[in-house]
Amino acid sequence: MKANGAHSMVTIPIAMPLGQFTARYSEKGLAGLDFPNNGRADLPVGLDARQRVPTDAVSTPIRRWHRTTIAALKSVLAGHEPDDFPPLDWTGKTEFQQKVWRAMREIPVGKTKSYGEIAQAIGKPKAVRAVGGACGANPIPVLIPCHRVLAAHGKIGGFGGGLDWKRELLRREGIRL
DNA sequence: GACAGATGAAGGA
DNA sequence: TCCTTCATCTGTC
Repeated sequence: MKANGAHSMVTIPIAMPLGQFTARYSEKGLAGLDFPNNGRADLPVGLDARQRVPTDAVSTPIRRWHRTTIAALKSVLAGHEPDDFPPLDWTGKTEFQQKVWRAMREIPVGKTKSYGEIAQAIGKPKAVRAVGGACGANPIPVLIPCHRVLAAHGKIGGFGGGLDWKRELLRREGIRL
């Protein structure tokens, strides 16, 4: 029953102690993850223990992926490696970006790499700035650990979701700058 | 085609 | 140590 359009996207909130994340799913898998916008206090933070998943409106695989996503998110925020990942939908992304993101996913919890090291890992040691661009285009922060990518010499670099998030995520993984 | 960018290295103050 | 300049590559307009 794909009532609406060819690529209907399902958006489901995830209530965490840090705030409400938002997951987006396509028919192929997890397509996006948003940080809580804690700049605005008008959004009620869902601190109910239960996650509100509209089970009647979401297909079975998406419900399963969502469970996996929540578990993975909790793991990373607790500072350890997730047991499992949902399938990720990178439709519409370039080959280069997917290479960069795959390389980032191989950084273990608690370790960091520099933009230059990612560039080397994908065989393009000089494409360091392009790697930065791909990081910024990362639709699934936290699960694709762009926060573990620092500039050279341990400098913090940048972060799309705000540098505070980057520092917080690194702190939770036991990384000190 | 031109330009900007979540870089990196080098050189000068 | 900090700032500026420059090399280099990809994405976007």
